[in-house]
Amino acid sequence: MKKETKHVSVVEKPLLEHAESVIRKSLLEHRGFVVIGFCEVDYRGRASSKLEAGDRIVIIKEDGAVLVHRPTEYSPVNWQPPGCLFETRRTNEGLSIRAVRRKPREVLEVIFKKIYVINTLNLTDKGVFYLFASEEDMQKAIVLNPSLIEPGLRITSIEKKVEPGFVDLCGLSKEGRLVIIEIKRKTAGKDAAIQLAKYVEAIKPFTEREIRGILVAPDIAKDVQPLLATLKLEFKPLSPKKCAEILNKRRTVKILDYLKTNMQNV
Amino acid sequence: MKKETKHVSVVEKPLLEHAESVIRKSLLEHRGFVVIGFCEVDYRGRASSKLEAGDRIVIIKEDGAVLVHRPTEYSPVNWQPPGCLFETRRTNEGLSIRAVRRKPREVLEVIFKKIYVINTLNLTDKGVFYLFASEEDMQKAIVLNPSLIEPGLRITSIEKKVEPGFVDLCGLSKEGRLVIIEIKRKTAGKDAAIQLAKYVEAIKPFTEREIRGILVAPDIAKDVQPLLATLKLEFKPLSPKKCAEILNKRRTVKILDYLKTNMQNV
DNA sequence: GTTTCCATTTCGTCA
DNA sequence: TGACGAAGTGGAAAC
Repeated sequence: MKKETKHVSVVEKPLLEHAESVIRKSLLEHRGFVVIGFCEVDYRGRASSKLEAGDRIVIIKEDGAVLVHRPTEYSPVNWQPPGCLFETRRTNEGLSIRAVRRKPREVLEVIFKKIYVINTLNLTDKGVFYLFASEEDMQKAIVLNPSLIEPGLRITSIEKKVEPGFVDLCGLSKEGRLVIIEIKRKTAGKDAAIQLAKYVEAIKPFTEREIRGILVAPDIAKDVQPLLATLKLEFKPLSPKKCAEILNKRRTVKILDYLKTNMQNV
Repeated sequence: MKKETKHVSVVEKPLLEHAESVIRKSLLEHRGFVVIGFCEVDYRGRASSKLEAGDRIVIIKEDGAVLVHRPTEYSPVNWQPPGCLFETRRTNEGLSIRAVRRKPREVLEVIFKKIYVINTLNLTDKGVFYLFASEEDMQKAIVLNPSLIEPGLRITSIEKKVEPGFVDLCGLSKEGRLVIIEIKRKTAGKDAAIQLAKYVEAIKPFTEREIRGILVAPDIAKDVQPLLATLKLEFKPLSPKKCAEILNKRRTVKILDYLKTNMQNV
């Protein structure tokens, strides 16, 4: 493997002068790199922040995104989204890397006092990412299999506009009652029940049929139960996991998109 | 510097067997590490996902957090929050690292086919992180300096409970009218105006005084202007940046916390 | 471009 | 521990 096609080049414990030239070269060639070192971080933009010196992992990606990670925690302590412009310079403080974003104007500055290692990257990632069982996927699973909600249910419209917003699903029960479905992919709170009730009220003037509001969610918060009774709504438990399984069996997304487009005006 | 106190140990292009032992050791010693390599990723939990093979940066932190980053984009394509348990094993597929989270039960599996480099970490980060100009800072700035809103205004309560939720600030204007303040740190939309109107309505039954609702934000969305007129609300422009400047002058956070605690029941 | 809403949101606080 | 709201939220779709 030739040096130019190496996936990762490592420089350990470089002097800051050396580090500067390695980083400048990477930035110039639009290559990503990972720097692990002792640094301070300043941020000015929508808000302002100051991070005192410590050991961090700094990732600068080829698209101009920046992530500053502490040794613990999920989220970066500071960051910059893709599309940044960079400046590096030596100061008596150390080695500074500034990432500038326009619109909104935001500046992130990382000042390295010591660098333990630089990983220069030359990565290729063509892999497709598939995500299943978002709220939308739950909706699709119900359209594919309305009996998930109740036997004999027929879905008649998807994302129907009903002034306060959009009703997730509408349908007809086997007794011919209008069914309004609100989907939540996690434990439904009061807000979901209230929202559904508003939809039901908003639709009443437009139909002679009796209306049932059904809240579909894996669970409801315990204080929602009495509210459902008050508002005369029903609750049907349905987990995103079960929806994912159904979608895994029937990967007919194109048909679904067709339905979604054409059932709007039902 | 002794080997044991090295901040970062690098292993380049290890065989998967060697990589496995390095990673096992890191996990056992609760050390974080960064692996750059060619891998597939599977996730099962609140949702499900599959990521086809490609080059990625995988960070496993000492607190059991996992981040899988592609060569571009701000956010990790897959992740796991702190507190995971790990299993590693060799398969004919490659080297698998499973990160398991309980509650909710979620499993993230990274299967490496090739590893370009492993950075084993031994980092120390005691630096304090300061963030200015959050919404809470705006609130504090107004309490410290109510004339930011209008001369003669006196703040009487903070985060007062008012059934739909909590009113950011309440006060009395110099003409003796009750002032209800809703703060947004960015451009306020319809929702903010509606929320404020609800608070005003909710408070009316409890006072003889005339009530003014003031929306405080750097700006308002253009369709909110007529809504404000309809709802008889006022708008006072105020930027988080200006608030940050005021707080920088008066770093009396403790006094503020005291106020916040004791004005609840006004 | 702006607005709105979802997210494997995450992250805090508070009851 | 659950519930609720803010975030330098980010991101996508709709208008």
